[in-house]
Amino acid sequence: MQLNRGAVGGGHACGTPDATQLRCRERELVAQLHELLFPSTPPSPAGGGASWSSSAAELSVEHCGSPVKAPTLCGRRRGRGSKRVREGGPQEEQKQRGGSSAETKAARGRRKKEGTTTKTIVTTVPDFDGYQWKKYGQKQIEAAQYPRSYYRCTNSADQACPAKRTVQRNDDGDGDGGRPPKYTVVYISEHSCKLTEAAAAPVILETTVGTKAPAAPDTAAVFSSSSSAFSNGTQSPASSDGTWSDGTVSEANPVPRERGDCSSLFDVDGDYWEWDPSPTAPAAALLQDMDFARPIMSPVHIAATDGSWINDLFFNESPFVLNSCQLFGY
DNA sequence: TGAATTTGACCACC
DNA sequence: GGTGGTCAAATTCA
Repeated sequence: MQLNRGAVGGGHACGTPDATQLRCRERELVAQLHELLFPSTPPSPAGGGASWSSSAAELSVEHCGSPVKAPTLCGRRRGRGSKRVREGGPQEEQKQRGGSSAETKAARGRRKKEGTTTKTIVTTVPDFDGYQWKKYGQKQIEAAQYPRSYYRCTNSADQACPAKRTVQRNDDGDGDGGRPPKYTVVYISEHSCKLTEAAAAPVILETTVGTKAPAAPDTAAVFSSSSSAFSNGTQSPASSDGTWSDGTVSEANPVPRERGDCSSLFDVDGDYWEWDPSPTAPAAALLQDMDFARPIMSPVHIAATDGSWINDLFFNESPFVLNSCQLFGY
């Protein structure tokens, strides 16, 4: 899929009017809906968090084919980089890197995380969180089947944004057998950067929150939406393990359709947010505004963290086309 | 040619 | 000493 960021005032590039406008409107509404469902999504002091929803109207998505797919799917998978062979050996390498500097040494290695806030989520599409990230490392973690990828905010350099994240594929996410692989994403520190127009995050994108409803233990809800290339269409963090996280639901990757208990408490890093299945007034208005008679074109799905799909969402025609009313159990 | 990614080494913490 | 987080040169691609 190719995603074009619609310039503000430049109109959406969603295609032709009518159906296209509806589609754009739907994305907007989905973003607003997410805001309503996850009101406590912490906005950054500089307003970075607003990207979770407010920029939805600025979004412009061009389908790379029907249906909508995650941005990374359409981008060609890159295979950049390989370990260089240095003639001078490790010592020469360190010399060239300036590794002998005490200050430089102090800046390396494990850092204390005092005063930093962390949030942990589980998601099937770790790329879509509304921010742009630059990968700066990957590490094979002990006792983990898949390597962990390290990202920092792309504004870390020019705006000294402290936000970082690590993405690690869960061992239980097999990626086949009908279930997309899941990833544990740890967000470290809050964004202090101010998103530029060019870098403005489109819609949400992906948030997975576990539930602690006793009746449906170990479950998670996943809200995701197509958006611009947060990672500039770059490689999935899980690329090195030979997998591709896209949240795609297909015939080979079907979504079970049994109904589950969607009323639950959402858990983000131990903090549970209550989700009242009976919509609030704004939510009700939003729901009324949305045309749920038709499938929406944004990926919204609910999954269980134990690997099973517990929701009752229908991907009516194809991946990322679902009947959104089922999100609310109506 | 610049940007993004890879990847082994380095370093701090436990 | 083991492990995880970071650095930065090398590599690749648009």
